[in-house]
Amino acid sequence: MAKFAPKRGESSGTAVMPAGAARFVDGYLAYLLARASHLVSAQFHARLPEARLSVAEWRVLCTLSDGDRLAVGALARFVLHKQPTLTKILDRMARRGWVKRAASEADGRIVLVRITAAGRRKVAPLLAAAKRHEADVLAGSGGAEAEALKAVLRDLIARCAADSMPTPPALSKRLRTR
Amino acid sequence: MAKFAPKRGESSGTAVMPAGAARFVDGYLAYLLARASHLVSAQFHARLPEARLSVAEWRVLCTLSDGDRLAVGALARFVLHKQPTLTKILDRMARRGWVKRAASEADGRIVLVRITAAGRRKVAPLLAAAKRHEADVLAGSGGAEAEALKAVLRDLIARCAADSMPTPPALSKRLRTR
DNA sequence: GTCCAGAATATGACTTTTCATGGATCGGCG
DNA sequence: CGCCGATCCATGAAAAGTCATATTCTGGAC
Repeated sequence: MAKFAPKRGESSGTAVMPAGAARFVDGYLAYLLARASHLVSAQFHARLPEARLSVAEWRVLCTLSDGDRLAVGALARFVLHKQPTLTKILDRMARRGWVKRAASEADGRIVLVRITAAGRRKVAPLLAAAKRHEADVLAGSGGAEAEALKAVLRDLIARCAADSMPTPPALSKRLRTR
Repeated sequence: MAKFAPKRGESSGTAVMPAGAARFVDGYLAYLLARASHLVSAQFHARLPEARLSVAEWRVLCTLSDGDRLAVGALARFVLHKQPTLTKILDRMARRGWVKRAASEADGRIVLVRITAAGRRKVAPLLAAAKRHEADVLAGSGGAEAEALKAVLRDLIARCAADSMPTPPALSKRLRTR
């Protein structure tokens, strides 16, 4: 079966695509990342509803599953949502007893979020399922190839995250002196 | 500057992360893809509001920019949205004159969508900007490395798309015979 | 000590997306 | 032909996300 065989109707109508000419999106990195991300996750996400979890809730739980506490804003960046969105997600999750909020002792503005024992029980089987699903997706590629892909992605992430960092303290100080 | 330096507050509180132990999410392919996709696109997406475009509208226009017509459902899969969502996006875009709907002559159920001249004018400068942005993101990696990454992503996409394909006609026929 | 700019989170109005469903059409089969 | 399951798109109610803003707190300047 051809790997790029169009889905039903995908090329219907009067599509005129010269053999050699790829679509814009097929060569555009941002789109390939978005589509790969979407498809790779889709199969796993399809199993979340039966666990009564939304995608965002799953991401919160597996991010917190390592045990440390995170500020709301920091957690929001991890789960790829805006802070007000996460606040509302945390409200639901706290009501259900999966996470707990506590004011930071060091800084009164910060609210630290941690996973509860119930949250851990909720997420444990899903973490295992996620690992199995990843293995399935990567089956056929060697382990080295998979690690190489992850390394490239981590590099991309680091590079873009650096760009989107808020102005560093040292510089903002200088800026304030106009 | 350390590439993985935590953002302000990212490690505040009582985080206890042994040096060697990576977070679950740092080793999880689906998360790395989601985060890379999110961050790579973020900088470009930040420039869409000034062009009065939403992310979804941008994706519709650049997908259609190659000139062929697509069915609503097929287009929805391209732009990574559900079909009802796309129908509403297309309503807005058609009102603004960027796309046009037309019934398929071959199949009365299908509505084919194509970009208009106005839509083309709208998206042209953005296509150029997108290419420049991609070049910026990939600056520092060789062209060969970038192509390799894209090839891996296309492979992932092809593999997952095959899995999520609706049951092939031949098989569904067999299934119907219970 | 007081002031003030800036940071972190919460809240409410608003917009966007999704789910469930309905109407229309197609294709195959008796 | 006429039926029947399946496919495709549109619609309306419900859910989720976002923007702008309010509130509380911090840390440094004066």
